[in-house]
Parts: sequence; structure tokens; C-alpha cells
Amino acid sequence: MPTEPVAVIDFETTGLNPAWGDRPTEVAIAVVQGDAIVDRYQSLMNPGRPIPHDVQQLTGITDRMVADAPPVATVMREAARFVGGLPLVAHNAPFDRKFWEMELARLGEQPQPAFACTLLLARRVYPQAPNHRLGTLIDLLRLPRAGRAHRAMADAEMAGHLWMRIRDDVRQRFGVREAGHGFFMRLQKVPKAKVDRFCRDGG
DNA sequence: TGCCAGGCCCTCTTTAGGGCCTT
Repeated sequence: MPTEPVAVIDFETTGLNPAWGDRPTEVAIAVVQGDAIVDRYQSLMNPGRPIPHDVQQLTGITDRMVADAPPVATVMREAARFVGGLPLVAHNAPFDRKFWEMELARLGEQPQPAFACTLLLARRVYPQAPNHRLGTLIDLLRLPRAGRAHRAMADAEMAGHLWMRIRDDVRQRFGVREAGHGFFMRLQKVPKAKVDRFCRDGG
């Protein structure tokens, strides 16, 4: 049976919280199936507000770059159509989820509730890591760096590789045969001290 | 072009505080 596909998503934004008026400036989605990234979507978008200088420096996305980009609503409609009904994955998922849900709500679309988090999973599967930032985990696990960090497609692809590695390590380490998105949604909520037993019992 | 969060998780905890992680 082929592994179920998931959509790994990453936003670049004008800031940390849509409740402050922050909007996305770029989105990327990498569809992971089996051991490969099989499809991609990426677009800059015009957030309709200035990007703070420190954020421009962090992401490399400038006001000039988004000035001629399509508006957020256009890009988010395309992104939602691209994702379809696939279960979603992100690194520090609460951050991407709140932008995803806020922007889809503006369009009157229903967001998917299932959002797995590679940060929560990595804390459980790699407790020995010096920290659990995406870049640190990529280097620690010797996974491919996909491009400039803090650009959406590079981060989405790196999170995709991390997702595949976590999935494979859990399956091998604990002998879990069919660990799909639903299994990892449950695993990310299990207290760290109980992860071994949860995995050995098959979730 | 600055200021603003919030969920998770650990511990010198649980009537709390602070670090991590995302842009």
C-alpha cells in the first residue's frame, strides 16, 4: 500500500501574528508521497502592507519584490485548491496554521483541521538535538538543504524531508508498520516520557 | 518599516515562570 500523501506548507509573512494585522508574503507547499517530493506550489503575494525592515532582512523578501505579486486572496485560493483535501504538515504548525485559517476564513473557505507539527514530533523523536529549529535538525540528520533558509519553498522542502525522516525513524525504531498522518497527529500530543510506550503499542 | 503572540514543555512546578520556535 503506498504511503498517503501529505502537503507540507510554509508561510513567509510580515510578522508573527495575523491578529496584529500581519499577512503572508509568500507560501510554498511541497506534496510528499513515499520517499519523494512529488509536487510543488510556490508564490509570492502582495500583503497590502509594508514589510518591516528586520523581516525583509530575515527572509530576503522586500516590498519591491511583492509590489507586482498577485494579492493574498488570489494566491490563497490557488493554494487551497492545490492542497485539496490533503492532510497538512508544518514546522511549528501553530504559526502556519493561524495564517492558513485566517486567510481562508477571509475567503469564506473551510480550513482542514488536521495539521501535524514536525517541531513537536522532533522534540519527541530527537530529544538529544541541541535545539529543534528546522535548520539545526536538517544539519543534525544530514538532510538536504533545499536553498535559502527563510524562503518558503526551501523551508517547505526541508520540512518535507524532516517529515519523511521522522516517519521512517519511528517506523524502524518502534516497529510501527503503518504510521500515517493520523498516527503522528496522536503522537505529537503524547507526553515525551510516554512516547516509547505509545509507539511500541502501535498508537 | 516600530510595538504587539501563543502553544508547548521543562522545572528550583502545580496558587508559576521562563525558554523555545515560527516571521
